[in-house]
Amino acid sequence: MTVKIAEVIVDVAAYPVDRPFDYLIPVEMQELIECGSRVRVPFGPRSVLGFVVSIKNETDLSIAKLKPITKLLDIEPVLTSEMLTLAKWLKHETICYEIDVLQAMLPSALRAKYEKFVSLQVNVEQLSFLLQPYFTKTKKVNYKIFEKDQLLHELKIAIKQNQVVIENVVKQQGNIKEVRKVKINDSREALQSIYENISNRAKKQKLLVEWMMNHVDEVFEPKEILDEVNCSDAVLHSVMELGAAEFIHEEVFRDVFTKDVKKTDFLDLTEEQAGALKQVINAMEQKVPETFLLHGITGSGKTEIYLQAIEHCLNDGKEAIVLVPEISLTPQMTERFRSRFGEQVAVMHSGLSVGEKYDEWRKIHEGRVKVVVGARSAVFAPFENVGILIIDEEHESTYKQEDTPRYHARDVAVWRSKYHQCPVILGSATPSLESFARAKKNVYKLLTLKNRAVSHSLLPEVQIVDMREELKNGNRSMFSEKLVEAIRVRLEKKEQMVLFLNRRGYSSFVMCRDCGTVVQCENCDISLTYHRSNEKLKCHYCGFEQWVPTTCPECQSDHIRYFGTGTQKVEEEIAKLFPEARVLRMDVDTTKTKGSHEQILEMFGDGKADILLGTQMIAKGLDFPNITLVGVLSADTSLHLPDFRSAEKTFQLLTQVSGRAGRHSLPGEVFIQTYTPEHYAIELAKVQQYEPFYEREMWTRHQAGYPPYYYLALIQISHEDVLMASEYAGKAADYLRSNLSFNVSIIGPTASSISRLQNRYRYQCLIKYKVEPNLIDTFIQLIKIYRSDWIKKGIQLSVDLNPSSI
DNA sequence: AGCACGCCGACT
DNA sequence: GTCGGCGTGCTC
Repeated sequence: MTVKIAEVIVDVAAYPVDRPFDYLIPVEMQELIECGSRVRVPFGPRSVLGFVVSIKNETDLSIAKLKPITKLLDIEPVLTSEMLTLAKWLKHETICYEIDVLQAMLPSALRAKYEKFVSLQVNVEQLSFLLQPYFTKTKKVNYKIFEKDQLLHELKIAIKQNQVVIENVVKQQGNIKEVRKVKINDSREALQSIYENISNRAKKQKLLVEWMMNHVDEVFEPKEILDEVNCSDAVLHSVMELGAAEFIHEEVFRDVFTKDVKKTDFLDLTEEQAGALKQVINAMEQKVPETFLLHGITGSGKTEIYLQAIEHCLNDGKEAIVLVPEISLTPQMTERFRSRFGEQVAVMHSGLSVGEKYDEWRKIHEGRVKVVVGARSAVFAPFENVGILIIDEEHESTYKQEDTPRYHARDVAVWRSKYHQCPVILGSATPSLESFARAKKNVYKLLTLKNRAVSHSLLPEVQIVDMREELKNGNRSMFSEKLVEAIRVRLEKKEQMVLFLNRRGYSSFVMCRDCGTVVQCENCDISLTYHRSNEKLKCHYCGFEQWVPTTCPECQSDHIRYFGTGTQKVEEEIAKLFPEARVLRMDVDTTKTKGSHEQILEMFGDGKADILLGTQMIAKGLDFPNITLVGVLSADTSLHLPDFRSAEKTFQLLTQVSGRAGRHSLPGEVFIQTYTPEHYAIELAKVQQYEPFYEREMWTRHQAGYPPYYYLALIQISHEDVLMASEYAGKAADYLRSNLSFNVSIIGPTASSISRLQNRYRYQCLIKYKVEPNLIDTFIQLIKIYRSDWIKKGIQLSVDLNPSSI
């Protein structure tokens, strides 16, 4: 018999081991192990988790050198061969370790958890008396305890004397939720004989077994039986002791859907919608991996097109993947999918617990569902027969992962569409410039929806309010007179409104009124944010917290107070202006707990509040018929960020929020307050015209040499010491300058916009290029230098290809 | 990445 | 003489 050898990628993220290692497959596993299986293997002196990426009969090494696989972790492989191929591509595309990609494809529950245990080898009395108390009850104690109690030295001596050994245990994090059920004996005769042996005095027991005889081999929940037979659990237990039934453990799927939804039917499509849908269906039928850019104004019914395309896909026996930006923010969206496709839908988003995510993943893996609606990582849904991939709000930056593997879900979707020969739909009211430019060049196929789907619903009227004028007239509040008046009218008419405060960075900080000192984070060069709920100052970047100081840390003055306008402050101001208004606030503070999004939105939907006040998170997907006013308190904040996409982001945001108003029969009105009303992003958001904005912004990008005209790569270098950071950032820039061609421009190094983060000084280099075939290879060379030399000096280097922001 | 191995200086 | 510091190199 030939030997079977598995190539395994081990769970160690390091450059020298970022390649497959050969292992012998033990005979008993030969029928079970497949490509994509998770295994445990010995690796050097330890035991680690790994993924089988191929199986072969020979090896370049001597067979004697190979170690056998210790354990097969799953009967069914967790990764499809598609995922293994995709991982190799993504690894190269994003310059990261293969193991990073493989991990990103799976729910975190399937990742390994390594735990060290100290195992006692002798009698407790033989141990040093310091260690004895730990081993009185058990022979295995978690290593961490000794670390915490600072007994490592004692432990070391005990190890030397062979009193204890260290055991490394690879654990699986995923805990499958189980319920205990009662399974009734599968033989009627056995039950009969049990029945006859029960004493006549035990009436309840007799009754119970009698009942069981009518339910041979069936499974019940204990409570069901007790209710049915009307007996106590003591009776059930004694009958089970006699062997009439046994407890079994059954896996359950945690139900992530909070409430039942009514089944809904298709909506009639407008001519525009039908035309767009037809093209998508054509591509599905012809099996063309075409990417469609569905550009439709807010309220034009993009979702209905998705739903009907999916319906077609399911009828064809295929599966569908739908990506939405951070889905927990849009419960209304998931509800629409669930109400149309019911139990065939799995939902994946960051609001779920590790266990819940794992359950949803298993539904996909086991083929129990046909549709997945999820955030970025759902693009890796392990379907094997994908018929369509849909990315809603295609322009959202959340589709790009910020840390390794720095993949873009759009790229992965397009890759998978080629693999499955199926179409992709990118949907947006305000497509990213990259995508729209590709559509113009016919790389993507453009589908346009110009009209709102619900007849009579018109685009809201948008008014720009120049806040400089307000200031001149002595109004120093957050609310312009026009907006105050509009709110008053709505309150009288009992209509609802949404007030939008641009981004959370615009929150309160604490400043000394005497010397102007703003309290900063100890670890980062960033102002601390004031959180009223617990009277603390918090760093949004590293999580650092401190009490609000009573005196200025610089000049000891006690004229120190908080400034700025977080949502909390706006809420107070509303309360002053309109004491009768019922306000719901939605921001990071009020949505910390699970399900609070849904709760707030439900309350608002039920008309329990007049005003919904919030940050980014309310911009998307809200669809309430009674909203007739949208107020943007300050449109400028995102405009002046040091990022080439700031105008694009502002335009997108304003268009999004404006779209919340007047979606149904009532007409909507939008007020945008700004200090720069003449900026094109704001002017064009007012008229809600995407194409003129696109043309104008493309011109700016062309002038400045930014995407889509150029590609970008961002190199970040950090070190605890400023000089080291800047020195090595310079070395990196020099290396790139001498190894890349002349038409690549390398900007920097410059200090990053947050120049110190978690006590590390940060420098960055921006690379702009059009075509540079050896770009990735040059980066890989640079990373090699970094890994072999710089890393020892404490330098950290990262490369982000096509960064979402700079 | 982790971990063992090994070579050198400071101690019971 | 031995303990323990960290530089070096390997992991099928």
